[in-house]
Amino acid sequence: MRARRTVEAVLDAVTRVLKREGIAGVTTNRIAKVAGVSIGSVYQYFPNKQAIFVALRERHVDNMASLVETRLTENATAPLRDLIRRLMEAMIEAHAVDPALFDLLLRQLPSGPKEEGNFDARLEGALRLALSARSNEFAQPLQFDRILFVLTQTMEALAHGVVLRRPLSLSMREAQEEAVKAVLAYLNEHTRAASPRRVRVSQQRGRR
Amino acid sequence: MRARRTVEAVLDAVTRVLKREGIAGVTTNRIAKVAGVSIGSVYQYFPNKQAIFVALRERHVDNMASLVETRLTENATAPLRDLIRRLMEAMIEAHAVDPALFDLLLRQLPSGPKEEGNFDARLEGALRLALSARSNEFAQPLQFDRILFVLTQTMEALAHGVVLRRPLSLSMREAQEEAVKAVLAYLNEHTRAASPRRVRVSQQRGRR
Amino acid sequence: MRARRTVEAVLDAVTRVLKREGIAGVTTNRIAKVAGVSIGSVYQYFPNKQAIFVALRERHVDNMASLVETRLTENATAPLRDLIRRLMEAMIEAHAVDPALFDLLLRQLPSGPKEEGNFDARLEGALRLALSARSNEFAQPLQFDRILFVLTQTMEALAHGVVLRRPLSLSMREAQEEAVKAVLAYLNEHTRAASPRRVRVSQQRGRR
Amino acid sequence: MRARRTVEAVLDAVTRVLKREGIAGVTTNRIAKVAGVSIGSVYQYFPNKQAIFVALRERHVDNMASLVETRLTENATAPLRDLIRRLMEAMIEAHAVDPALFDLLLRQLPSGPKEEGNFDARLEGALRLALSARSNEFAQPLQFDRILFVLTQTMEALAHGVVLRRPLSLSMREAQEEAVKAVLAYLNEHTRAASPRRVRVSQQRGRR
DNA sequence: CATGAATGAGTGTTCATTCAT
DNA sequence: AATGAATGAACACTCATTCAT
Repeated sequence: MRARRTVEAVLDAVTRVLKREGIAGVTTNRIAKVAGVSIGSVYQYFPNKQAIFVALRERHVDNMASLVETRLTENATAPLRDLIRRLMEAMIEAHAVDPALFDLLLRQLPSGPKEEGNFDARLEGALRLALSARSNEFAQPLQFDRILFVLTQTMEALAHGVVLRRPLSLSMREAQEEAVKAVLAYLNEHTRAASPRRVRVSQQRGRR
Repeated sequence: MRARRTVEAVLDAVTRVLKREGIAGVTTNRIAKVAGVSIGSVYQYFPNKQAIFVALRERHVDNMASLVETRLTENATAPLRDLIRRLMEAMIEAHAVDPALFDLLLRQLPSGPKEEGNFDARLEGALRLALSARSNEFAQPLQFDRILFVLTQTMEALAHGVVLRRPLSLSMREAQEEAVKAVLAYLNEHTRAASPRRVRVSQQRGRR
Repeated sequence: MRARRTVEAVLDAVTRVLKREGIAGVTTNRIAKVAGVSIGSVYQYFPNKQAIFVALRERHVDNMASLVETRLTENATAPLRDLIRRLMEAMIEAHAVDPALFDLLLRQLPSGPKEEGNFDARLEGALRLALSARSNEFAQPLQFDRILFVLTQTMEALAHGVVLRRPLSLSMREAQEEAVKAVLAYLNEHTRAASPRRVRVSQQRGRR
Repeated sequence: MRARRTVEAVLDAVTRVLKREGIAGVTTNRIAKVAGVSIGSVYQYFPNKQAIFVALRERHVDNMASLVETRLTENATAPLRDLIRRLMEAMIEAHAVDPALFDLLLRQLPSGPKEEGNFDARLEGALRLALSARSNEFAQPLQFDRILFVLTQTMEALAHGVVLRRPLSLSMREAQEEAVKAVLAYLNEHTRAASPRRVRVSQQRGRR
């Protein structure tokens, strides 16, 4: 199918231009030229420029989310902590594929807040699945909304941070290790045995 | 001083337009009109459009950072955990002042990565101060870079998340409470007594 | 013959689009889609877009002219005044078939001045025939050119006016009646007995 | 005032391009170039291309209507028939100023039917005035709507025809003379003395 | 013959920036 | 200093037309 090839060529071209010249350099005519198609063909498949960005983000988010979801499946029977560690690693991997592009895509592209290409939503879905299957490990009552909210925000931010914002003094390995530690520490707060103690501790620091 | 007044008028105008019509509605001529000055005057004080955005972000980041730094000073002698809780609350407050604007400013405005208006840097500085003064509470050797890195990313993401991304089912109060819990849980990992145990736990899940 | 059918389909499609969306909505691709043929097929039968319009006008003018000419034949032996009245009525009918389309076609379509689809010419031909056969009723010398010129312009304008421009206060019936009266009044100027008197009157307006 | 000069330059430029290359040659950039201003200045005074056309038509119609209205005033006390003759002449003059432009403007420019630049309306207004002041010359009851309708359509069409559509065999002088004759003949139908007779005649052709 | 994807010159319009007043 | 009319490069997008299949 010729159509599919053109669409891919366009999205690849945008990616290329985006990375080479930043968002300001992305013009529809430039996209067409870099994609090796005519501007008319671009508009055969995308109603307007914005749609190209949306499609690109969708593709990218999908790729990344797939990576995370695959890892989830692969660790379906793994213990909770191992799974979370693997997911965290997967997210860092996903971000590392093309960190600059990712940043551009998620932060700079004009978009509505709850729009399509929503990586947060996909991640939350994956985590929901993971936690549901292990609800017996959690302290009751299970505060799903709170956990998912914090987990999503934190994992997302840390993955991004590890790849793009860690200080020079930290290797990726080290940064990742620390990120995992943070996530597990939080998770521990809601885990059966740990929860009661943790809460108290965090409330009045230094028991005994 | 007329100069200062014009600059402020321009920055206020950008803010207003930004919130009313989104970034696409922000044109230099529009800014001038809303600010009640001529376009020529705008260019008297700013070399180009980008500079206006930079100044606006600088102002906003400064306002927010000041809020956090003030809170830090106010709690100079408070115990670590209390201080962190207060800082987290301050950050949420700071974000809540004008969440949409903040989002626009930090995410949508064209900018270089390590550019000026860097809230992360200010926050990291504040945290560095806070932790330094309490280094005796931490396990040795004190891994400053790791802690600051994770703390900055996490607090920043959670503050933003609490205000702008929490699920409908969570009140701001609840979301904030949960965010604090997460940060303290992580902090505990590096605290004198807790550290050894915690690390082991997160390494091999469920001891005994 | 497939060819003929395609041509008709295309012309019908243009008509439809023209009426539905105005001349701005008429694009060759749209025509093809509405006609249910491929754009390639359209260009099989028309060398370019302009040719489609020309053909459409030709068809429409032909339809209308036929109507008038038929009426002429039917009244071959009728007295001059009756014939003219019938022709006037026929023209109004012709315009009433699809007044908006007619307007679009004759006024808005890009065209050269003396181009093909010339309704005026057909009408003039018909009138020439009608008057020739009754030359004995006219005052001598018979000023054919003048009469035909005025008759054509007037009848055409009045037919159009009756259908498309009459005031709301006038029924079609009344407007038509008045149009006929005007044409007959003019004709009377050139008719044997009437002419001398009329001319004088209109020349120096009621003396004494 | 610089503004007024630019607006005029633009309208003149459109006229020039329109006459030189037809409506298809009129592009906004071309207008700007011919007008000797930048495209930006064009858009300072006209919100879009259509508005330029509307303004041009308005100006032209206004010029022409003024001519007619002036003539009306000049002949305020003239007898009806003389006045009508003068108006007819004025209209022909008006059309003769720039017949091709007039045709382009009134027929080819995209427009709504009852839109602004409506010459018909202005003409009808003038005629209404003229007839009102002489209502005593008309047969009772005075059928204003009918008379104005036919007069407007006929005079307009004949003026246009005399200038742009008369056969080669007719001089402008002759064509004009004939047009006046037609209008006066119609008018006579509604004039006090003439009316009864005329109507009968046109109803049953050939008395005696 | 028919198809419809592809073409690309050309269009209307915007907006950051300049500079004469 | 302040003004705001003027500038014009640049952009998103359209659509008549071609031609490989």
